[in-house]
Amino acid sequence: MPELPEVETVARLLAPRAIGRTILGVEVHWERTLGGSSARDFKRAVIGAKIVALHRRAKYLIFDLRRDERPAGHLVGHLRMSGRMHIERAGFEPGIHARLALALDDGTIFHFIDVRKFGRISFEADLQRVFRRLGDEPLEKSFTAERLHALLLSRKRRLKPLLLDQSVVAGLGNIYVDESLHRARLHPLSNSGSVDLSAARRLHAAVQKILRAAIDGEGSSFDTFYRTPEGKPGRFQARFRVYGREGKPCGRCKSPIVKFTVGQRGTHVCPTCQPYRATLKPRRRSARAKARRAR
DNA sequence: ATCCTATCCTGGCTGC
DNA sequence: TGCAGCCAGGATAGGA
Repeated sequence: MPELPEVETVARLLAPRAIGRTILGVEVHWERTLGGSSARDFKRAVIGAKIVALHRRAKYLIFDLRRDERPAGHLVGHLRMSGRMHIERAGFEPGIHARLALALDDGTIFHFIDVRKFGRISFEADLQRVFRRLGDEPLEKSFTAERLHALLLSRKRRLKPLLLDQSVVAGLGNIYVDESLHRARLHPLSNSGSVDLSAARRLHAAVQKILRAAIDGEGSSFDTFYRTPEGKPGRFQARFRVYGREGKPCGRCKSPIVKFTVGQRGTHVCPTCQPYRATLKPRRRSARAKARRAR
């Protein structure tokens, strides 16, 4: 599923074809793609606007628009489970899952294709409306191990649901959380409030290393959904150590990977490398326990 | 504050 | 071969 590395890949590969283009026409095949606005309003907002920048925030793609050299809002895209974006020459056949097409001024056409119809491309005059709920970007300089540690301590939640919460850390999804927790040797059910600084450092390093490697590999494609704007699968799935590897040997210790559900998400764990302890930080021994030990 | 469930969707898979 | 039923999954809303 598209997470930060996949969205980053789409942004990078789409940018050279999108930036500088003016939108000349719009075809809406599935109106709900527009996230609530009508096709009529959407067309009015974007036709004649020029795409001047394309960037990523969390799992969102943002196309900055200008009209008469003045800022004119943004197209905000989210691929959710199965969305794809392509910019192709006229004549390209986008298939039955095409949801939205934008005709560009160089004769190419931007296609949004989405089997499961959860993806969205909306027009937003103000980005704050969408972005105010988003937490830290995990690859930004300001996202340090100490910062992550503070975030973990500020909540009392299980590690995995916390890392999936976009208002805490923005951009991680099911795959990269499972891979990161495994690399950091942390159990997804561990209490976030009990993670000590050294564990937070391991997790921080794991998240950044895995995200960077996945961006290098142009994302992960383990099913038919995610493809780059060039139509190619990603390559990082070859380096999964736990995700989708139930019953197969752990990449580190060869124990069979176990799958179970956490917060309604399929969750993959090496029971040897990621032992479950409800509390990670050793509890201060009570005076009574100390006395017992001393005897 | 946190957790849990339902919702949105479809294609692919399982089992009969 | 066909068909019913279940499942995956990101984000969000609402209830416990």
